[in-house]
Amino acid sequence: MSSYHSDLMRVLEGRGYIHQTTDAGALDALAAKQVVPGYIGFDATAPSLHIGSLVQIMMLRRLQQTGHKPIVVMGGGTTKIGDPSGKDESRKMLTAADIDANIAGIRTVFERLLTFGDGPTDAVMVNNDEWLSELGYIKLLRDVGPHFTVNRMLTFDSVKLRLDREQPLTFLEFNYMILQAYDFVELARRYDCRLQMGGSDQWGNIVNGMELGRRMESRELFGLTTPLLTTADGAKMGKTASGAVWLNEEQLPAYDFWQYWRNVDDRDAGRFLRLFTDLPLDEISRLEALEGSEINAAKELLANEVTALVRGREAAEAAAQTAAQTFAGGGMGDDLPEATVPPEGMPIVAACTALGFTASNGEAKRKVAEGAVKLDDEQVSDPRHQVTLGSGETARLSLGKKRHGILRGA
RNA sequence: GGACAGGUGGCCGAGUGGUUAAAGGCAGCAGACUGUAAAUCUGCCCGCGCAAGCGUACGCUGGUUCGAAUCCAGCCCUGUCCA
Repeated sequence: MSSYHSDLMRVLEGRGYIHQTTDAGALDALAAKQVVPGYIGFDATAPSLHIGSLVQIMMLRRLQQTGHKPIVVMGGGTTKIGDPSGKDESRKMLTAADIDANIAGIRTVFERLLTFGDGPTDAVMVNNDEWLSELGYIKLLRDVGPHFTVNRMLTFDSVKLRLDREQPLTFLEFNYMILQAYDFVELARRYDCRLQMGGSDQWGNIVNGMELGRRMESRELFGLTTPLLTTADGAKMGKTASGAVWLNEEQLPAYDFWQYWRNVDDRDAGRFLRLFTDLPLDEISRLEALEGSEINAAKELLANEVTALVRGREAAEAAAQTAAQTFAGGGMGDDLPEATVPPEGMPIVAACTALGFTASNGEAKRKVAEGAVKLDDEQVSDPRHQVTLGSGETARLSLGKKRHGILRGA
């Protein structure tokens, strides 16, 4: 297991990041003797990444922690064409301005987790639009085209899956792997980048990039993928009722972010601690060995540490404190969502909706009927109940056991 | 360009003139049990309304009909095969 010599490979292996590597031995040797620039590509379709990308981000962090150079590649070029992989909704085209704004939003997270600069192991962020939009079609065909056979392209899982299921696969999508492969070559030229990492679904693309690099540049490149992260009950990670678990504060308040980690399945605690926190491995082993309700201590630490990394220590502490007050004390923390009650009062159902607990008044009404709504810990049974608060007065509105918010009189 | 098969609620998938706001499953939410966990059982799951009810909804646009997701026409999109 620990046959690796480089810090990089030891850390990646020890913390559970490795699913497949192209030539682990050679990569290990390289990482032991020089700085290895490595990259991961990210989409620019939204103004924030969500925790589905967090493993990749953390992997770049590990790369830097072990003395190498992380390169964050934003898929501005590919996003420009519109990602066709979704069914129809994601087919909407983004304008260049949208994409730039998205990249700016996404960058804030990386700035927390990586150190950017001009030094040899400082992180850099590049946009593949820089080179992709310059490509001439004929030139690309001549330079890159001969190195791919359609026969082989058809054998890739991403393609095969679609064909087998008789689902559409556009020419555009079919070309994605070529553009992505080309990214790797371009990065090798520009930054002497030797390693591409990504989720296990990127394996085919990564291998393509490597091979293209060998053929066009005669360089040995490496690929490494992470396991597909699912929660213990098999679901893809990072989805909740209210949508994705976003990394940026604007998309998801720190309190909710913290809560996500606090509520992970017991069985996931150890794995997530290794992947998403900087805590030492022996401490993690101790934490994950906790049994029964004691494992909650591990999950609290997980929530604190991940929130601190992604949102800052202050935000993490505020969220933790709010949680402690709200759940243990029956009080209210500052970090809870808030809604304002006008002087004339407002119906309880509207208050639920205003706090974002329910999507509509009708849903709120049903929740009242189910006995799920509490005002200052008193169950509300009348859906027509009016909430009235004097100016500055507050009340605690709860839906179920987990969702709490503050109502404040105007 | 032609033939055939399709396009249904977040997803999958029934439904071929009224009893269909649309079976069933998944996902989700809530209640009970717990530890802010899992599993299990129960309820809910388009919007507005206290309610009767109203409004939207089955690719798009028209049409037939007292009445259409269901029939007709045109269009758009997808797949399979053919050219």
